Amino acid sequence: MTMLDKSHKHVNCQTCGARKTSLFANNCENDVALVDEQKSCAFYKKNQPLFIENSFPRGVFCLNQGKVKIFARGDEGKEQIIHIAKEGEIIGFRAMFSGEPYKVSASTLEECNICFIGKEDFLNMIETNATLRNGIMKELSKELGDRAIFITNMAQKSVRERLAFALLILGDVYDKEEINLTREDLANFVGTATETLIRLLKDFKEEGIIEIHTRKLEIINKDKLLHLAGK
Amino acid sequence: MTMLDKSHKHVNCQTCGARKTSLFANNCENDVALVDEQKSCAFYKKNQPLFIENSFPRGVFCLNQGKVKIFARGDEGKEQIIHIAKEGEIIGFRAMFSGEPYKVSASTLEECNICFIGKEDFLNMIETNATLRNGIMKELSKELGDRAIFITNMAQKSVRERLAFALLILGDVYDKEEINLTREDLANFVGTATETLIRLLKDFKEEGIIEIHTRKLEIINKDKLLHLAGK
DNA sequence: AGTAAAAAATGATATTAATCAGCTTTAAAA
DNA sequence: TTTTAAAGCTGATTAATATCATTTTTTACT
Repeated sequence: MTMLDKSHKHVNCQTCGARKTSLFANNCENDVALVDEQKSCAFYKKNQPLFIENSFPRGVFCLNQGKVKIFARGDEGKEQIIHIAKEGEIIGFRAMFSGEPYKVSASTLEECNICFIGKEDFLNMIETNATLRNGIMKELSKELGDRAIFITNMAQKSVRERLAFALLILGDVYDKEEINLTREDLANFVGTATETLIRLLKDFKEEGIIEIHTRKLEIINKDKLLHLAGK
Repeated sequence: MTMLDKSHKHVNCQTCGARKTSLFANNCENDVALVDEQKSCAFYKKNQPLFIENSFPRGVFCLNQGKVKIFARGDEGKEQIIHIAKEGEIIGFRAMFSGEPYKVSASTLEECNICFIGKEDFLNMIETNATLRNGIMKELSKELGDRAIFITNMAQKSVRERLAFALLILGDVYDKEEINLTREDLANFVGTATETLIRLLKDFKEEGIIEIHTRKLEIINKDKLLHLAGK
C-alpha cells in the first residue's frame, strides 16, 4: 500500500487478458517473461494521475484493465482530452523517445489495473526486439495520422458534427459497455462548453440517436452518427 | 524532363546544404554515400504535389531547398494545413511505418529541390542504422506532442490567439525571410475563414505587430505575439 | 503594355456557440 | 437519513466568427 493508495497486486503477463490486444502480443514467450520480471503492477482508483504535463517520464504504463484519459491543459487550465485509452494500450511511450517532458497528462477515469515498466528496461527492449520496436513505430505513426484528422475536425466541423465523431470513437473504446464519462469530460473531448454539449446530447436523444441513462450513454443509431460525422 | 516538369539535377548528399540540419546529419560518411546512391533528385515548381491523401507511399522525400505544406482535406474539400516543412526536413515518413495510406497531402509552396528515397531503401536504412532510426523515432514523438498542443489550441484559443501562434511558428519556418503565403493558405493554417484572417492581419498591422508588404508578412513585434499567443 | 484571372480587401448580415445566472437532480459524506 | 456538494440541466444574452456580396489590387499571361 503506497501513499497514493495503490495496492500492488501481481499481474502475470503470460496470462494477462490485455496481452492479446497489446503491442506486446507478438513477442515470444521469452520476452514476455522478461517484461514480467521488470514490471511492477498497481491498482488505481478513479481519478488518479499517472503522469502530468511538463514532468519527465520514468517509464511507460501498460493499461491492463480500465480507461485512462490523455489530455492537455490550455492556458486557462481547461482540459482538452486527446485520447481515451482502454485495456491493452501502452501509455506514455511518446515521451520515451522525444527527450522532452510530457506534453500531456494521463489520469484514470475508473478503477484500473496498470503495470509500469521503467525507462531503461523499456528502451532496452525496444533496442533489442525489432518486432516490438516496429509495433511501437507503427503505433506512433498511426496516432500521428489520427491527430491530423483530429485537428482538421476541430478546425472545420461544427460542434454537432464533432460530437457525432466523438461518440463513434467512444463507442469503440467502451465497446459493449455504455459510454461512461462526465458531461464535462465529454465536452472536453469534443472541444466545447459543457452547456452546449448537454443541449446537443438532448437533441441527439430526441432524434433517436442515443439513449441517456443518467450519466451513461448508449448509441442506438450508429448509422445516423456516421452520417452526421460526415463519413 | 518528366511529364511532371521536374528537371532532374543531381544534388550531392555530401555537400548538401540541408544536411547539417537534417536527420541524416549524424550519419557517418558511409551511410551518406549510400543515401547518395539510392536517391533521385528533382526540381519542383510552385504548387506541385508530392503525394496526396489516401494514396499509398512509395518512399520518403528529403526537402533540400524550399517550403512544402502538409495538409488534410475536410469533408467540403477545404484544406487544413498541419505543418509547413522547410529545407532539411524529411517528408512522408509517417506512412512508411503505419501500413496505412497517407492521411495528409503534401504540396510545394515555392520552387523546391527535393530528393526521393524509395521505401525499400529507406526501411533498410532504418533497420540497420540505429542512429537514424532513433532520430526518426524522436521526430515522430516530437510531432505527436506538437499535435496535442495544436488540437488544444484549435479547441480553446480564439482565432486572434491562433493567428499569433501561427505567425510565431511561421517566423521560425521562414527564418530570416518574410512570411510568404497566400491569405487562403494562412487562413487554412490558422483554421479560419480567409475574410476573418484578412481582417485580423489588418488589426495586427494597426497594432504595430506586423508589417504587410503586399503578400509578404514581416513580424516587427515578436514579444507582443508571444503575449497574444498566451505563452 | 494590355488584358484576364486570381488574390486581397471591405461591408453587411446571419449563425453558432460561449457565457452568465439560476435551478434541479444525483451522488457522496457526515 | 439528513445534509452538502457535485454534476446535470435550462433559459436568456452576448460575442465571435462565418457567410455572402461586391470592389479593388496584384499577378500572370498573350
